[in-house]
Amino acid sequence: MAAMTRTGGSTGRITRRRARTRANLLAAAFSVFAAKGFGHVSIEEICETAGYSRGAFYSNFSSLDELFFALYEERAELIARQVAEALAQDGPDLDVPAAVDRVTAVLLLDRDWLLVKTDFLVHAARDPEVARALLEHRAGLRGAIAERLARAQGHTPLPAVLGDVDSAAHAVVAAYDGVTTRLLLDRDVAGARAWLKQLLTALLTEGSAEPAPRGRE
Amino acid sequence: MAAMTRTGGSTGRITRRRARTRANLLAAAFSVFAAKGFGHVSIEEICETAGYSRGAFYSNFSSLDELFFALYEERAELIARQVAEALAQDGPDLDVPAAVDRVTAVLLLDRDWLLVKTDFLVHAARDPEVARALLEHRAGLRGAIAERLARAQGHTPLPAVLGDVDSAAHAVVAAYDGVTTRLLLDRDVAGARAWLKQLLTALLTEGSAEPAPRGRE
DNA sequence: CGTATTCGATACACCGATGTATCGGAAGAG
DNA sequence: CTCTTCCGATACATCGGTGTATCGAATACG
Repeated sequence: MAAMTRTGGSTGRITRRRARTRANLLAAAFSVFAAKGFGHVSIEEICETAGYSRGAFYSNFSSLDELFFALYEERAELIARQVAEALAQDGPDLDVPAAVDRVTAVLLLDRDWLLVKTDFLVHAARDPEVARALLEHRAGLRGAIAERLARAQGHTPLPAVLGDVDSAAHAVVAAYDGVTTRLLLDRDVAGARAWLKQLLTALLTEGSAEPAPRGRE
Repeated sequence: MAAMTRTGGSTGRITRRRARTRANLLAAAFSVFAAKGFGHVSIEEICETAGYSRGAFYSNFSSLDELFFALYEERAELIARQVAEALAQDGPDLDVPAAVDRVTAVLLLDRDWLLVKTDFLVHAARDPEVARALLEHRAGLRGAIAERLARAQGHTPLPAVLGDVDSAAHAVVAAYDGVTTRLLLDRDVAGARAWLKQLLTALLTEGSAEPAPRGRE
C-alpha cells in the first residue's frame, strides 16, 4: 500500500525534478482552482493543466485535499511575509495612511488569490482540523498588525471607539474580510482597494473627515 | 427532450403533492449543502436525504445549480423580510443599540445559513449571472439599512468618519461579512453576535466608549 | 366515482474520475 | 561510465453519479 505514496517521505534522495513537478502541480492547481473552484475540480484536470499524468500526482500528494492544503499554506505564507514587509517599511513611528496604502495593495493584489482563499475558508468551515490551521494564520496576521499599532501608540493614538489594539486588529481583519466579499462579487479591484483604505483609515484615525468613495455595487 | 423536464412549467394542473416534494427537496438540500458544501454534494445524496428518487428531482429541477439558486433565493428573501421587520420595529426615531441588537440576532441566527450563503458567494464569484442576483439582494438589504439610517438622521447623527448614509450602509454590510467569516471559523455564535454588535455601534454612534469584547479567535 | 393527466419510482446505458500496480527511463552517487 | 534508486507514464479494474425513457400510482377534475 505504501509502495507509491511517499508523500511525506522522510529519507531518500532529496530529488530535484521532483521539486519541479511538485511546484508545477501546485501552480497548475492554483489556476484551475481559481477558475473553477475547489469542489468542481478533478485531479485529472490539474494533471492535464500541469502537463503531467496522474501517476505524478499520486507520487507527490495523496489526495486533492492535501494538495489544496499545501497550496494554501504556500500562498498564505507568501502574503504574510509581504504584509509584514509592508508594515515594517516605515520607521518606528507609524504613518497610518501610507502603511494602509501599502498593506491594502498587498492584500487586494489579485482576485484569483481571494477566490482560492475563500474556497479554503469554506473548506475550513467544515473541517475543524483545517479551521485550526487557518485560524493560526489569521492570528499571525492579526498579531503583526496589533504589534505595529501598539508600537505607534504614542504618536498616533487609536480612536477610543474600538478599545485596545487587539480589538483594533480584529476590526482591521474584519474590514479586510468584508471588502474581500464585495470584491468577489463586483470584480472592481481598484474600487475595493480605495474602499478598504477608506474603511481602515476611518477605523484607525480619530475623526478623519475624508468623504467615503461612492460605492458602485 | 422536454418530455420530462417541466421545470419551468407554465400551464398544466398546478399540482399539490408537487409543491410538497419540491419543498422537501429544498429542505433536504439545505441540510446536505450545509453539511458538505455545494460541490461535494451529489443529486443522489439530496434525493436520498429527502426520501425521493432521482426521478423526482429531475421532474422538479433541471440541474443542481438550479436547485441551489432556488434554495438561496428562498432563504435570502426570508432573511430580508426578517431584517426589514427588525428595522421597522421601533418608531420613526432610531434607537441604535436596540435596532443593532435585533438585526444582529437575525443575521447571525444560524451557522448553517452562513455556510450555505458563503458557498453561494463562492459560486457567484465565478458566474456573473449569479453574481448579479446576489448583488441585487445585497443592494436591497443595504438600501433598507440606508433608508433607516437616513430616517433617523436628525435624532442620531452619524459620525462623520464614514461620510454619507450610503457609505455607512456599505460599512454595515462589510462588518456583517467580516464577522461572518470569523464565525465560520471559530463557531462562536454568541461571541460573533457580541462582536458584530460592538462593531456596528462603534461605526454608527459618535464616540461610543464601550470597551470591545475580547476576541477568542 | 371514473378518468385524464401529472408525478415520481425503477431500470438502463454511459461516462468520467479514482486509485493501484507495473514498468521504462531519468537522475544522482560512486 | 555504471549502476542503483527514484520518479512518473501507462494500463487496468472499478465505482459512483448522471441523464433519459418507461411505466405504475397518485391526484385533481368533471
